[in-house]
Amino acid sequence: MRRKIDIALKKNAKQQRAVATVAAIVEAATYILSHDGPGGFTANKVAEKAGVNIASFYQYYPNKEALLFHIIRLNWESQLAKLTPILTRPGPDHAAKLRAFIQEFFLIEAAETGLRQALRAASVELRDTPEFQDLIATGAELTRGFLKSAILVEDTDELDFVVDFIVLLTTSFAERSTDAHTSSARLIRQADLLTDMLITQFKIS
Amino acid sequence: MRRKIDIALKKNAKQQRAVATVAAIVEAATYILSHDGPGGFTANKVAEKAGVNIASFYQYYPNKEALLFHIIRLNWESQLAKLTPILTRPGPDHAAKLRAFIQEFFLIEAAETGLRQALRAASVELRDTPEFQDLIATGAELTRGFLKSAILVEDTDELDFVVDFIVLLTTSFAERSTDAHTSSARLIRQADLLTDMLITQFKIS
Amino acid sequence: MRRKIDIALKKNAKQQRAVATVAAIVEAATYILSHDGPGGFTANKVAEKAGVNIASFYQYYPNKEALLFHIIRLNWESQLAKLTPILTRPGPDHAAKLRAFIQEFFLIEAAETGLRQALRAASVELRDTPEFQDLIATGAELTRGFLKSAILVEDTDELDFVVDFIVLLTTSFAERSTDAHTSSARLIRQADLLTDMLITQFKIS
Amino acid sequence: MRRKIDIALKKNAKQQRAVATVAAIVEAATYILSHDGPGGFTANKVAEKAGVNIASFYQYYPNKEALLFHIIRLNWESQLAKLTPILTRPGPDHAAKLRAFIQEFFLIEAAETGLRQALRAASVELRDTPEFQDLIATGAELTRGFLKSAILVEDTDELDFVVDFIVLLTTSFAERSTDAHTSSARLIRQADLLTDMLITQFKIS
DNA sequence: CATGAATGAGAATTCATTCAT
DNA sequence: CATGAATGAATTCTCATTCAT
Repeated sequence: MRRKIDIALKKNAKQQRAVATVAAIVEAATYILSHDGPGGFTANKVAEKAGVNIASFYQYYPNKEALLFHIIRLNWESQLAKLTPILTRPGPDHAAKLRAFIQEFFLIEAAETGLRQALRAASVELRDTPEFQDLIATGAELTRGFLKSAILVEDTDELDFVVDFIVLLTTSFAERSTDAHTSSARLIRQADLLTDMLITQFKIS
Repeated sequence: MRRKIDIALKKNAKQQRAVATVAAIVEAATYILSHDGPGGFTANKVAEKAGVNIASFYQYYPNKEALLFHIIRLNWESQLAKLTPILTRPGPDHAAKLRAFIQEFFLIEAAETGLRQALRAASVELRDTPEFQDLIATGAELTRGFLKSAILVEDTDELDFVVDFIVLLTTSFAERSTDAHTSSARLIRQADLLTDMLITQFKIS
Repeated sequence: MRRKIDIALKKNAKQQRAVATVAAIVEAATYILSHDGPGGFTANKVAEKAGVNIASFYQYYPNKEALLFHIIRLNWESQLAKLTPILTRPGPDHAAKLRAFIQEFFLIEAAETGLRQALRAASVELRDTPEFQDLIATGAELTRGFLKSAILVEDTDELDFVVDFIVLLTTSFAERSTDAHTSSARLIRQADLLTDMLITQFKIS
Repeated sequence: MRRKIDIALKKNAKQQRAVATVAAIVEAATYILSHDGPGGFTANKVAEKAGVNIASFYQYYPNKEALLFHIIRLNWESQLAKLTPILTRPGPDHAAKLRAFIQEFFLIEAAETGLRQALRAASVELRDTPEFQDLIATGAELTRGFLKSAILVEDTDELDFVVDFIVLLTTSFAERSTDAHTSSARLIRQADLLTDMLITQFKIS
């Protein structure tokens, strides 16, 4: 039985020193996840690498899952910050936006391969927490909204299905980029091909 | 630094008793992976659940990663056994084969969600071993071969790229099915839509 | 080896703010002892529950044992405040006084079961400190004095022994009330029976 | 909130070596409880003193409470083994049996003061477990049975009350002997006095 | 003085793995 | 070869206490 995990942060650093401590922890954790994989991600190692006492670690995070989630959220937010402008910029050219979006998405995912791979593997245990679900939902909403306005399908159910399908297809493929060691050029080529298919199939213009 | 892991089986369990022991271990491990996730997958627990002494465990597997890999291989092989006939059956209708293939693939992946999810998470650390790479390559070859004959593209490079693209797209989407709790009907609908897109785009017939 | 503990208070909290702080600490500690038992009694938890900074805690108490002892003393004093009037009220009816005393004693001990139980368990480590011994001695003196005047025994040694015996018997039984969940009615009945026995045996009138 | 504790033993040693290990653990724990009090009773210290690896400790006890309970049970049983013969020996002289019983009881409790004191304090957290309740009930039954046959009271309720009263009085007083450092002679004198009171009050003969 | 921050030391528990019989 | 037993090394997390501002 997988136990329930309390993922929320304990207290948020107010003083300078504390902010630095938390930053060091996050950085160390990121490094470890990237280089040693999920197996190396232990509270002690993180604290040691961060140069902070393990007890300090637990002043800010109730458990290591909370740190993991923190990092996931930071990544997610940074990703969103890069992708949002693309879809929300004014103008009617849906196809162009979609193309830019998918390209950027692929490139982002392909960067920091190790980290992302580790994050995904490590987050298996978090998948079921409401916090995690919320996070993902928030992000996905952006894309769904865009797609809904870009695709011409009368039937609501059909529209939902198609939007869902595209989101799944795009994100799953993007995630895959993390695994394979693909060159940027090839990534862009893949992105373009996928875009072409979507544009054709769903008559996006 | 991720350490090198010796993944190979120790001996091939020829005597009856031994075969039974290994079977029990595999079954127990499968159960634990499905129900407790990668976190619960420990050598001792597996041995206990299997009703096998932990020392016996190490008679057959040099370490727990070897067991993990064993299970992954068994799964892979069983999957291949189901998919191969579809692609290799005689007849010229590539489109129909592809459709059947993708459908079956999606359904297979969607079954035993827990196990597959756990396997994927747990296998992150194995990704880099040659054995693992070999395993995947072997399986992928089947699909690649089929696709190469089904797609009409003159340029060899282009063909390779397209085949690779389709394999990635299909497998990554299929993997995703494992996470979402999607109904069979919806899965089939998704599979069909994907097939349609591929057929159109790559003029498969 | 049990280490020596410095149990004395640090300063006497004269300023208003300080008094309030100490009061908050005591209240929080009492609550925690009652509800979480000795295991939950930690300096940090007490400070947090009291809404006091942990560093402030250590401004008033040199260590958590000092707080524990403080609470024990407060309890002891409150108990004494209730019992003293009974034994010291004017009048010759020793038997009646003893009866009232034992009853009240039983009832007091039976109240706040959780707290008293926790205090007793937690105080094991303090038992040997002179401060603790003093505290108990002071309290016991009252009862001893009363009993000495109530019992008619010529021999001094014999008298001492008997007085000691009665004190032990009464207090140990009273302490026991804390553990068992006994109704008030039953408690009074027990107190009366014990009183009867003592009156008979030692010809108290 | 006090958590539920699993108190049951994990596996009972079969081979010689294992028996020795468990014995060493029990002995070490007893020693530590006696000398360092409940505060010093930690799994690690016990294991170290016993000269066994901490992991071995956890092969036999699921947690340190289980060890504590084990020791409590052993003590209880040894105590019972000494007291049972006294009450169950043939013959009609209830008074004599009671006298011998109380004396022996006092002396037993007075021996190994430190251990008993520590056990009592440490067992606060176990009080509520069914295993603990059972243990105590079993032991108490012996005394209750004897008393019921020794006391002449018509009314059943009254009899129950009186028996309960005597058990409480005797055991609480005996427990107290653990705290005070009383000489054997004095202990016996106290036991005799208590016996006298009971015999008189309840017309035991 | 009060507060935010920090920490050395240790406690409970687990795990992968080996060894002797 | 199987089994009971053992263990070094981690891992998670807590606690009492101190320090700098």
